[in-house]
Amino acid sequence: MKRILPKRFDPRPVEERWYSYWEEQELFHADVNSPLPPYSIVIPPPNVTGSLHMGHALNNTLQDICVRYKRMDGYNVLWMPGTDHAGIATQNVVERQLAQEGLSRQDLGREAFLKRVWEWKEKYGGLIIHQLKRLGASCDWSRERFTMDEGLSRAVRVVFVRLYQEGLIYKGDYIINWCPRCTTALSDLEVVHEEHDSSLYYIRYPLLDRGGFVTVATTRPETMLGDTAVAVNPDDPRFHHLVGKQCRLPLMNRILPIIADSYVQADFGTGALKITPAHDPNDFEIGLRHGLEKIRVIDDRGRMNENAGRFSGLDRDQCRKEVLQALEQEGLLERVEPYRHMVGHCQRCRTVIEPTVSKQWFVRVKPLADEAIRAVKEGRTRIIPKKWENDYFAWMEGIRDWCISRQIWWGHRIPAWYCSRCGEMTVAEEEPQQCTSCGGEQLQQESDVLDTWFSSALWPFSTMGWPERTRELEIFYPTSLLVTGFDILTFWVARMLMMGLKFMGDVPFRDVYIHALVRDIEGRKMSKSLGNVIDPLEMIERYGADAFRFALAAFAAQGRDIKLSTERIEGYRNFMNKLWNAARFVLMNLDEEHPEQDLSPLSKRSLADRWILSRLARTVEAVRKALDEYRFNDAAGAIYQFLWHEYCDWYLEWIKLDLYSPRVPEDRQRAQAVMLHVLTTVVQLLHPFTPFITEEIWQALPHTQDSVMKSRFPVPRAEDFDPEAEKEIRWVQQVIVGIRNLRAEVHVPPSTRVDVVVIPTPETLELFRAHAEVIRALARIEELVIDPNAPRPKKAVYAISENAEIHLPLVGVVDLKREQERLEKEIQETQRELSQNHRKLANPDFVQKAPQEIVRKVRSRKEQLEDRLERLQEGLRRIRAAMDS
RNA sequence: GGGCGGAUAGCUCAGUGGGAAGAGCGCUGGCCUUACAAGCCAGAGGUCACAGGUUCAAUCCCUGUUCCGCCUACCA
Repeated sequence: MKRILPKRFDPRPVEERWYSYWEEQELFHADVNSPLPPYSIVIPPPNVTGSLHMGHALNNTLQDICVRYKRMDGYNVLWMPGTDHAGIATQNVVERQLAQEGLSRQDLGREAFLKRVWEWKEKYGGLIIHQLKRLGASCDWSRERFTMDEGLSRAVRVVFVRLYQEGLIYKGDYIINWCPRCTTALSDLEVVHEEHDSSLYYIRYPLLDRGGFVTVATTRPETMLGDTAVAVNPDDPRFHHLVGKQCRLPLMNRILPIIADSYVQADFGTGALKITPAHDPNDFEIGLRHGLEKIRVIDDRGRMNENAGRFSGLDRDQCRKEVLQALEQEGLLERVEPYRHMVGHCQRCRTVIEPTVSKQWFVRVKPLADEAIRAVKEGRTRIIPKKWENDYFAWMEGIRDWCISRQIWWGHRIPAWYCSRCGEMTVAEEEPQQCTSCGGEQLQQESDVLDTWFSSALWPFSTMGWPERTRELEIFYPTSLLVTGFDILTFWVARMLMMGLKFMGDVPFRDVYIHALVRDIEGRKMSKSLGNVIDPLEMIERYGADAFRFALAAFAAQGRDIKLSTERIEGYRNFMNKLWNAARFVLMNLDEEHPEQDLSPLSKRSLADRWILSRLARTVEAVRKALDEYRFNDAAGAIYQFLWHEYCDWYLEWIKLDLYSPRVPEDRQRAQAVMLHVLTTVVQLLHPFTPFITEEIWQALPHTQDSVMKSRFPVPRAEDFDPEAEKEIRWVQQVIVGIRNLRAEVHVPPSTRVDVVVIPTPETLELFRAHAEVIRALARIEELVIDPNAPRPKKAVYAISENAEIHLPLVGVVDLKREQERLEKEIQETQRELSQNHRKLANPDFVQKAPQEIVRKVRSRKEQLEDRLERLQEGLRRIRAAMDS
């Protein structure tokens, strides 16, 4: 049954139809009983709160390309999908919702609040999954996971308990990053630094027992209320006499020791540093070294607490103002300098971070990190592009303990229970019945939950059923590939490596492909506040998922960010339409009885067939190679170039002769078979990039498999490579372009047939004769004279092309002046290149030292140019003669 | 402060183990040439950031400079 396609490709209905078809046929499903070799990817789980942004779109398009490629290439593919509970982000969303009802989470209480979050998750949490489907992602949805699922939660507890028992998790008082808005601790990675214009304040601390001051410089005067020392560098002679002495803390009247610590930079500020161990990470360290008291003056909400004396109750910003005012009044504010520096902010809510001492849980990362470093060094996991390995090593080598406790409610609650009788702590996978030290039965669970990344770190094996020993783990772990952005290389990738090695005894993935960031056209990060976000769903609506995906792949060059604009997506929409119309053409030119798919024997192929099949084989080879190396843009580019500029622009035009007016019926059948074979192959090549349109075309074409997904990814056939055919066709193409060029020069429209006289050299005579017909057709020639002895037409435009003179005689008036200028220009260019070649060949060093092959090339080029020059000059002479007459 | 990356056509970007510079978009001219005007044909446009060096030969390798990004850091 022959189907005629509409002139334009309409993506919407096609996308819906085929996605549900694939799902119904369970084509995304990975079968643990398959005999095929496994290939697996776990999705970087998007936040449940999230909706699809460009980063997701790129990330998942690339994964889908890999996964669809491998599936067609004969692998048993598992693409494991799921979402992340995103502790702080999700809690914030629901809290905002509550706030509109005038409620806080404390009003509800922990249990009711969590119920609320779950409700929210059920209702809105699936959004991004639907969006991924719109994009065409071929995840195994039957295996979808959520980090708070019962199974995954159990994995979290098992890991926690084991790490605790091995002493790799501990609890203690340390300085951490505190967000006073989210009221929780944050890991170092969740703090983003931004440059601020602020001031450096010079404050006098009066010396005890003698007159004078020691002046310290600070950017945060409000923290002075918690100062417990002043420090100077031990090698700073200016302060030798003060070390060991004391000073008085203004406003608080506390006596502070003056200590010596080499951390202090003598050349910064005054060389004297105020020490606030409870509110500065460095001061904290110094405090430990010197046994200083840690006085917290700022509470969980960023207000001054009871230790702040008369400032207690003030907000920390307000406090700063009042402290400065008070100092001024006492004459202790020496001066204020403008100062620009980096200030830490909460990644989630942008609030300025308050470093604070508090009781938190930590992972002792060093021993885990050492293993993870080794795995990459030994190549058990490859990071691609390789340059990211440096970032990875740098971060892993300087790694600090990981603060994993969060003072929020939404997340995996830390499996530790405190006995109300003896106060001892019991850590266990399941809630204990009684205290392990005193047997008491009044137990209270730790209220903190774990950092979301703690559960994400287990994702490659927790999703596959760990700690059970499942078939999935056996087959699909380690996974083959992880695709992610560099922004979470340290957050997530490094941690998965550590946990995978620790608990599975092997790396979680063989390859890590790090892709670029998607930016706007000016190279800025897309952000809501800048208003420069391009919504992927909108792009899919407007241009279709295929065009959008292809655009992303085409721009995904390694090592460079993607600057995306809608115009560029539009360009690839046009490409989709080109493919569509090629298919339309093929279908229109097939007979009811469709031709043998099995191509005719090599001996029966026409030159054009040999050429297109050779080009196709090269394209297949290039695409496979590029995909194997994660060079998505090269793969996309190779297909684009081949389909549009070789298959459509040349081959289809070429075979119109055979299709419309075959000399023998076999010519038509042969052309049909080849054009169909090539199109089918391109559709298969393209399927991983543009799944919808290729399925639609596949179904319209004669096909044996009931989905293009089930067909075998093309393999280049050795017998198709045909350099001779490529060379010969290249020659014909250049002749045709030469003639078209002349036509364009004198503005002959395509509809007008012209006569052409070719005067070939002896070498090219036969070639011209062999291809006369196609030259006539593609250059739109009425009469083509090929004769070495033909008289040169009187009034004609003229070109030298591929060892022949080509004359295009004109009936009307030729603009001789213009012709003269054109030839003169061409002569000039030829001379310039020729003299370059002369220079090279005149240089004995070149002839001696350059490889013979190069020298030969230059020589033959020189001869060619000389011949060309001669003929051009001859042409010019004739023009001049004609002008004179 | 340290580290990394970039600088190639008007724009966005490929590219090369050193041996006549590429694409897409845009632009110019001509076309409804029976698959496609989301198209066809042809064309213009580049001291490959700057200065040195290595080489017979440098856009490519080396050194330095300038500009632009990003990451990172405990100078308060």
